Amino acid sequence: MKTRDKILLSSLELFNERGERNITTNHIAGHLAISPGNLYYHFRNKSDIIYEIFLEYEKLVDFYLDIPEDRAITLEDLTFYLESVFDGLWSYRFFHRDLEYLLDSDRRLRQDYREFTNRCLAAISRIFEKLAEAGIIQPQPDELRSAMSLNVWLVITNWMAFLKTAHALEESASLTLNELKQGIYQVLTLEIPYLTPEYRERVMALREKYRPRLPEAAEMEGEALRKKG
Amino acid sequence: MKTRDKILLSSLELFNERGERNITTNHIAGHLAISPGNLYYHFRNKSDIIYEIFLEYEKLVDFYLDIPEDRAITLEDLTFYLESVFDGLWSYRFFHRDLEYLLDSDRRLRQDYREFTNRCLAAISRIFEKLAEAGIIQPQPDELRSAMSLNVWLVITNWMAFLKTAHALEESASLTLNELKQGIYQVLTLEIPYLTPEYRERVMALREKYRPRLPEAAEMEGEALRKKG
DNA sequence: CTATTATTAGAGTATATACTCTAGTGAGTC
DNA sequence: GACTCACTAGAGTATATACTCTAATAATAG
Repeated sequence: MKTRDKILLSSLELFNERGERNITTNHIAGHLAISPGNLYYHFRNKSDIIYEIFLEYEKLVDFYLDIPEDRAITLEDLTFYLESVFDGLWSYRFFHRDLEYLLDSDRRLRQDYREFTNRCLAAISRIFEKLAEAGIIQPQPDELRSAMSLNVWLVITNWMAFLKTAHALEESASLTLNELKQGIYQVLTLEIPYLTPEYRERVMALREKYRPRLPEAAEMEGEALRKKG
Repeated sequence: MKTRDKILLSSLELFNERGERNITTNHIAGHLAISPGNLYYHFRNKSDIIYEIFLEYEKLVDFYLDIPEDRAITLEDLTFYLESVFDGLWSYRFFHRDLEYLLDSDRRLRQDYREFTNRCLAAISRIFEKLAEAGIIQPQPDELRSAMSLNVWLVITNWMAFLKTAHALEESASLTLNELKQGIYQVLTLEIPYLTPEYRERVMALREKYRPRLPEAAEMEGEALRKKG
């Protein structure tokens, strides 16, 4: 693998683990056992590394949020969108943590991120529209649909911060992808009142799959597993 | 005013304006025209300053989110809660910006913040309960009420970040309290499907008051004002 | 007035951070 | 074998940052 790509990969990994603020260019170089000079041969500065990582993130999400125009949407599609978005959020989880600072330090990033958000909001809104067309949710007036899409976005982008700051995460226990995906439960909560009777059961069952387990329950389950094994 | 209090006040002001990450203890001392030594006489370190500011924030929100047990809740109460929460968010707006880093750097703060969040969630849930008792919204099963309260919290705490990162804020234009309070529109959006017919109109009217204005519209209004003046 | 305590100034320090500069190396080309 | 050129090492630098230390001054108590 090329040094340039290794830098991007290591940076992402370190940023995700310890936060962009806590990782310096020297850390990255050290982690790869290359010299700072080498790193700066490939990237003008730290911002450039972050910007390229963002471009990957953007590409990923844009790819997954490509809503088909030619066919109706299914519940499986919805699951796929939700899973994909949270997967993306997970893979680039450092990004939202220091978002404001990052955007303040890089104008390109600010501009691109703004457009990215708008595309995401449009995609969410489009999904709502198609869910209504498919008879999964009731149709909504434009204004309500926009506001709801925005709420979905707010819940999605803030769910991880909530887990990391407010949840019963003890010192050692770090966040897992599974916990993150409990955000899907929260998102589906938003849609409950709009579900059509025909689909209500099925969506509620889907939601149930992402219900957060109480830490004690999870522990007991682990206990049971250990006893079994 | 005591030097100690001046330090807290200036820190809050500078943090809010430029972000905690961008403000050093030397900046704070410089801004007050006191020496770093003086600042460190009053506070052991930067974390301590932040912690004390958090305690103020906590006290403020706890005070406003004290839900009366002895009487029914009104729509005016709801408005008051929402306004107060966003006022608090505004006054201590630096806090949520760098939340994760701050909690990582200070165990006390992490612990206290966790409890704080839980109190807030409980208060929101309690408000929903009393809104149902008052016949403003339909009663909900416990599980749904919890999930909805959490969504309200996620929307509230992430609204500012959304405005700062994704909204059409141009370079110079900085966030205003009024824009922030458009978050109330988003929160009330969550409640729409649960409103009782008796209160529906009134809540929708309340919500309308916080509807975001398009930048052009706001500008035109400003234009009109300038022409008048 | 004296002794003590609270407060302050200001120079100073250890470390970190982002980044630069110079001197290469090694693989391929003519 | 000379040359190019992408790539790399590693020492070095300017600045920032959080924080310390000493000495001095104001405030207060006995």
